[in-house]
Amino acid sequence: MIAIGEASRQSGVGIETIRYYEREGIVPKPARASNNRRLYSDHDVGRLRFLKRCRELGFALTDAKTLLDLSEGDSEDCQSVKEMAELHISNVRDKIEELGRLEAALDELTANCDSGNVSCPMLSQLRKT
Amino acid sequence: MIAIGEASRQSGVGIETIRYYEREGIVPKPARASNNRRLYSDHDVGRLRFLKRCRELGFALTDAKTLLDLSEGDSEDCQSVKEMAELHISNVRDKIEELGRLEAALDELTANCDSGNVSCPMLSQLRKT
DNA sequence: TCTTGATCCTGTAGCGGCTACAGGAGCTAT
DNA sequence: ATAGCTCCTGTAGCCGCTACAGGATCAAGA
Repeated sequence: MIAIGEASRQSGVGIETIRYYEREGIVPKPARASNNRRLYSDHDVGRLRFLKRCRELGFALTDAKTLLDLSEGDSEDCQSVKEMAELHISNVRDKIEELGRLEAALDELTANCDSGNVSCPMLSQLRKT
Repeated sequence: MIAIGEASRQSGVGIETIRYYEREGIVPKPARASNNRRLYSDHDVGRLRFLKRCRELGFALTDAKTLLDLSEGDSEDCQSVKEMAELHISNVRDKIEELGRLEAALDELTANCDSGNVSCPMLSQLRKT
């Protein structure tokens, strides 16, 4: 059993974030030493690492929690996991498209920025009625 | 001079958001009618529309405010505008790349989800030490 | 004139997911 | 004993809104 700082180091999840996850009920309350300090097992650290990976994959914290619960349940509901993942993938794709459009719009807006115009072409575009 | 609801309709910026912009000093305080209701001019509406476009282009609100100030100043500092825009574009590109990597990772994780495995391959990947 | 319903006002709280304190207690090494 | 590290709780801030509550005022119809 290790202290929170070591759990943070081993999992890559920040100390404050670990406590936040506990407050929010994302992870169960850990054991406590006689001096009231939190004690984490390898299993606890595994949970934190799992959450970290989910977050890095862009899952919302609640979804990460759901995945964690699925992972710890007796029957791994692979169908549910797949559905969540695919919904998420499609959200990611949407975001990519959206950003692509945004990039194109910005490129167009700044395209004439060098041409020595007196008034800024981007600003005048943005002002257009 | 029009009321806030009409200004919202004409600019596409929500009523609560307009008041929020005012509180935050993004737009100047509008005139008031004798009954204390806000009154907006065409110029005010133009400002709101300008901000809306900046936001749609993904600029942070503070940057949108800076662009608005540049747009209203005597000398349009096209160089500053260009720098802000290009920094923003590069941030957008970074985000696109990041999301692309994320999409690939998710695709890989879910690739084996159909193969009739007993335990979910995605979950076991996420659990890996 | 009365009533209804739309619009407006101020002020406050909530969202997500942390992050950063303040102010204190306890542990470890010198 | 002292210094410096880690830990504790509790609270507030970040961004950009959004959604109330609880009230005032207005315009239009019966």
